[in-house]
Amino acid sequence: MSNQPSSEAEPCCPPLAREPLTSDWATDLARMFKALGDPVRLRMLSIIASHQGGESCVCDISPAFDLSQPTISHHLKVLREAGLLDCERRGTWVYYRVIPAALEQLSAVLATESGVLPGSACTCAPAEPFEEAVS
Amino acid sequence: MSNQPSSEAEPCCPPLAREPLTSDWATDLARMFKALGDPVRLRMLSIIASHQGGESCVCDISPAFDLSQPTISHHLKVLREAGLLDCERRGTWVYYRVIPAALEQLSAVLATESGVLPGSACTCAPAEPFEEAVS
DNA sequence: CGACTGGATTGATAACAGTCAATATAGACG
DNA sequence: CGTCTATATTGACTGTTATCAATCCAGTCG
Repeated sequence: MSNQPSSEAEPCCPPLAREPLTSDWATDLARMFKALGDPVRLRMLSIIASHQGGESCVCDISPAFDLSQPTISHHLKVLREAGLLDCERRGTWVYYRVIPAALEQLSAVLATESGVLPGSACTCAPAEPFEEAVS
Repeated sequence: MSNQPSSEAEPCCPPLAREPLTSDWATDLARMFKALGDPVRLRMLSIIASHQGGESCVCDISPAFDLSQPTISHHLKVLREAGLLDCERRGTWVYYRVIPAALEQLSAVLATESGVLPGSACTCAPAEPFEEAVS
């Protein structure tokens, strides 16, 4: 189930505008963008990302939404399966945090030539392998 | 119908991770991300963006997909209504081109602190009104 | 152990999105 | 004007998604 996008297959993240995306690459990216294509999930991601420590417990997220607990859980799962979030259980609580490399990848793909520093070939960092340190 | 996102309402594009998105802002962004959440549309965008002159005729796009003509048209419409594409009729043909400011906006929103140049407050350019100068 | 709390999973339902065939529209051209 | 080409729109169908109530699972704490 956990479809960690094997982003390592790609040499780097070519901006969308450099050359037509391959079908596979587009599918991979679309999965992530689709996860972002919901106001609730975008806000969740933002809440988590902006929370101090870069992570937050579900109980910190839920109150921001007028949705049932299963629905909250569902959206978090979608973000997780898209490879945008990571979670870790700590006692009774589950903490979520964003995967910076994923956001950075998407950001880089959307960067237009004009927005990129002139001359720079690619803005995506060398994908520092954020440690899998899950308990 | 053309829901040009009144991006001018926002002072700038705060990265997702700076502070929780407002509900309105999230709705606006989600509409754009949702449009990107389909492999076909992502490829279309890429084809158009990477085409010389930054624009391309529908007849240049269609052959890349094994889809019916109405479906192609539908996807282009979705991208257009999301504010990502612009189109112009020239004779018998319709030319599409990306709206760089829109992509740039999304890119900036996703930029993580770590990816942003340290100290820089915001990566989104002051939305320079890219000139309509189509050759 | 047994109750309690935080969170995930399941199952059902209603809304939505992707696709196509058929049809319509807009401009070019004879 | 009539026809042809390129694209858009409509309508129908199907698969997917968002949501909730009910239930389950994992830790915690008496």
